[in-house]
Amino acid sequence: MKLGLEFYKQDALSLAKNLIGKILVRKINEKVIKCKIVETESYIGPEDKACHAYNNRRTNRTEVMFWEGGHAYVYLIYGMYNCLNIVAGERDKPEAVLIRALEPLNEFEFLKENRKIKSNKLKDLTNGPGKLCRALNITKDLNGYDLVNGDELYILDNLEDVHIVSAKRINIDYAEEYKDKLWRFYIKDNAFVSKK
DNA sequence: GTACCGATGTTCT
DNA sequence: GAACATCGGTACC
Repeated sequence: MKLGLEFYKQDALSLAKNLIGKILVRKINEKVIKCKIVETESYIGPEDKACHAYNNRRTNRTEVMFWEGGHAYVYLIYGMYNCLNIVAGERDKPEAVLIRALEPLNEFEFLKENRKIKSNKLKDLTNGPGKLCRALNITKDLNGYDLVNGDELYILDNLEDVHIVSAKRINIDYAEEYKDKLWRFYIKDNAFVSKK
C-alpha cells in the first residue's frame, strides 16, 4: 500500500528509521522500477549545521524543505550528481531524509543502462546517493514532486521485519558538533549499504 | 584491498 | 572564488 501524508508528517529522525525497508517506486514510461530503501540520513533544520536549511536558511534551493512532508527534495552536488531527499514533518519546518542506498528488486538491465559503468556488480548500481539517482533517472525535474499524489515516484509500505542500526552521517566534517550525530540508519549486514 | 585525483555546476561569500 | 550530503578510474599494494 502507498504511504500517505500522515506517514511523512513524522519528524525527520523517525521518518529516516521508518523509511528503512520500505519500497521506493519509480515509474518511467511503462516501466515500474521497485527498490528497497536500505540506508537513510536525517537532516534537521534549523538546528543542524549539516542541513542546507541550517538557521532557517530559505533560498530557491532549500525552499522545498520548508514544504509539508511527502515531497521530494532533489539537489545537485559536486556539479555532477543529484541527491534524493524525502521532506518530513509539518509545513515551515525544514526537515528531510536523504536516501543513501537502495536494493534493486527488478529491472536490473534498465538500471545498468542508466549507470553506464564497467562494474557488473548489482550493488554498484545503487549503493550511494548520487548513484541511485542516476540509476533511477531522478533529476532536479523531480524537485518538489508530490510523493503522496504522484505516480512517477512514490513509496510503498512493507511489513517485512528489518534489523536497523544507527551510525554517523557521511561527509559532513564541516558540521562541527553535529557531524557525530548518529542520524544515519541502515539495514544490518545488507550488501547494498554505501558504507559500513 | 586502499589512495588519490579530476570532473562539473550551483550556491553562497 | 570557494565549497560542496559524490563517484569512477587509475595506480599501487
